[in-house]
Amino acid sequence: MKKKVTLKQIAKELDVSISTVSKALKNSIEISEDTRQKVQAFAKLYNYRPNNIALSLKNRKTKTIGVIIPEIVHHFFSKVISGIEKEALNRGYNVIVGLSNESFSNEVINMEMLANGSIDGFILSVSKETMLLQDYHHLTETINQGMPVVMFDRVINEINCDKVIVDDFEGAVKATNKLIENGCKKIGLITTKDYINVGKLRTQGYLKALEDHDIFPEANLILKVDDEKLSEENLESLEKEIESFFKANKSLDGIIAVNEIYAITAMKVARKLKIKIPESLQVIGFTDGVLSKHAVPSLTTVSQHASKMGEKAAELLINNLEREDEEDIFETFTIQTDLIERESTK
Amino acid sequence: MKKKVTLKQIAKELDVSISTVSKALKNSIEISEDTRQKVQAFAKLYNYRPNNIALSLKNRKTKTIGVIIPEIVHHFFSKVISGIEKEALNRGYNVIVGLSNESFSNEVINMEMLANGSIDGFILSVSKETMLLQDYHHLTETINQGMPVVMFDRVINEINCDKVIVDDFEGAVKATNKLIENGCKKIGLITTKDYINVGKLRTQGYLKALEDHDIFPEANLILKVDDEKLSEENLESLEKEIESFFKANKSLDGIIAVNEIYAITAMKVARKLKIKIPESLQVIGFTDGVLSKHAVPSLTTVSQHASKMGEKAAELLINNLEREDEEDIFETFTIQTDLIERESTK
DNA sequence: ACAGGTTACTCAAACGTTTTCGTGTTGAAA
DNA sequence: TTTCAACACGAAAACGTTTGAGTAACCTGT
Repeated sequence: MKKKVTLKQIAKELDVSISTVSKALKNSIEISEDTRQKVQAFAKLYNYRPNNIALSLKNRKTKTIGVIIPEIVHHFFSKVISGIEKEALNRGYNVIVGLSNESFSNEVINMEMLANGSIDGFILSVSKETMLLQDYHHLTETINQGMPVVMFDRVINEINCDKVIVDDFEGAVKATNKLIENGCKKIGLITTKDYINVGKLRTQGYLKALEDHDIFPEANLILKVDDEKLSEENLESLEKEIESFFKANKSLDGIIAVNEIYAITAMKVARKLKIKIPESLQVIGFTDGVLSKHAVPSLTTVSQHASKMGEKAAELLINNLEREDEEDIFETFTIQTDLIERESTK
Repeated sequence: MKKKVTLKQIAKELDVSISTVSKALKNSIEISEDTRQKVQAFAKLYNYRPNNIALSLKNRKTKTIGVIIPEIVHHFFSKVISGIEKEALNRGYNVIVGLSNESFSNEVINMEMLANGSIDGFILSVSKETMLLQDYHHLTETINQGMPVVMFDRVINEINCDKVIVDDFEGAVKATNKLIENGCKKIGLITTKDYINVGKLRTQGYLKALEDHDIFPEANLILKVDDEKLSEENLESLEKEIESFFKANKSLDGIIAVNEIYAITAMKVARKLKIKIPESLQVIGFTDGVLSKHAVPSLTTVSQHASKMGEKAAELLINNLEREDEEDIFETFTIQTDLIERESTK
């Protein structure tokens, strides 16, 4: 077992100073051809690699970015991470991941663990609990300490930083328009409670599209599901809720669901109630994940280009980190959505 | 914007030495009550936190573990990561993630980026390309340098390190037994090409179960699909392949599929061919992901407890890191599978 | 009054780098 | 022979922390 070799060891071995070794390895002209070759040969032989930690300490930068997300077992977030990773790798950065599990305190702990030198900047999407509590001290403090932060998807307007968001509003407009064009008269919306702003935006988009087509929105066509129903355990109660929603609104001929699970579940309930998709009910979901692709019928969905979001977020962060001038001009980048048409619409 | 404060700054401000500040903060008895309070108050006021990088350099440990996986947009792997994260957080470690995207060179690059001091140890699942090339120099070198490595799922027997594997063989046996018990006479297997050892093991388990029940295995009941067919683009050709497989074997009444996608696709094809599930065809998949849960009918599946795998891998690694004696006694931990029965079997 | 013991500090080294500044040795020009 | 640049290298500081060793100042007992 040969341990990592350091400059000091090389220096000792070759009977020169540490500085000479360092310079020789960097091909400095200060060092004679002879010595340079000797050092480089030795370094190669012993597979010398500079110690990242020492470099980080010296340069006061770690070339590492911290990513805090609510959950990783989730198509959208894992896709975002893969986008971040891609851009990071390209630009020589590492990615360190923290999971909040939708918990405020976990988010704070994770940020504190990383904020003390381990990383150069954050990319994050806040937890639901944070949005509920509206306690953003960990964010403002981090930013105040001069650490760049990029928020994505679940962003907080009051916080002054770069942001990457999905055009949820426009996505919902597109989806709703599509259903209207396809002849739907009674379009239902299955959404979450209002405190999640993506849900809110999608609801607004839905309403806007209806309005544009002079369709009067009906409150009972909007089903607001507690988003705990997203979890696996509550699948049945979600089904029940959607089932009674369908039964209460027999004339429904279109459904916009703000996420994949709601959409898939709606289709499942429809099948149970012998409602034909897309003939008598057309369904559009959000988040183009595996479920949408493999469902039967496959689900028409609003794609959020999660990977691109990640790339963009990383790009913004790294640009910020490598910018010479310290001007803080924050940018909010909006990722456009695409409607991916599949079998659940005509 | 108040920058991070250091010991040096506190020392200067309070006109004491750096060591005094350091000791005062650690409640050393060497420091008088007075000074201690003064320092602690000041530190609290300025929200002093020791710099992790400096600590890492000093202690020669980073309290960070590196995880290299082939892909993150994948239920199994993201679940493993969440398990790793959980255990890591518990024990005060951070997790840094590298993606190989199934590419050998990416795997090597990622490992080299991290192996130079950034992390204390690796948890990894090798890429398909690495398995094909059988080039493990990056692994042996890392291990030889004294960096602990834990492999999971896609492990390499020749490499001497801790391992966490799924009992794929037994899982396949269980699944096949289940189908046999349920009355299936002609059980087909949809698997990958042999070089992926998990696929191989599952195939062996399938064969073993048949043998145990004196059922003669038929080569034409085993469909070996190129695993490129797993990707989204090749979904159609996967469907075609399975369709002709079904047509060629009309008497099939049970299917074991080595992953979710194959299983779901098989069900889709069956539906198309008007084969009733589970009445005339029973299907069991592997990997208990979202698709299995939300499919219609929902899929009976062999759960691999990915999260537990991650936890165990992290546990092994951290135990190894924190072990005093340097004895290398490597352990291979096998995670038992569970058959989760849903609607696709009787 | 003084050795010996506390007490409350400070110093300095160490972790592994990079980089600025200094310096001794050449060789050549004056 | 003196002077001075060019060359090749070394010393030291710095990044932020911890910690063992060193040291003043004071106190206590005889």
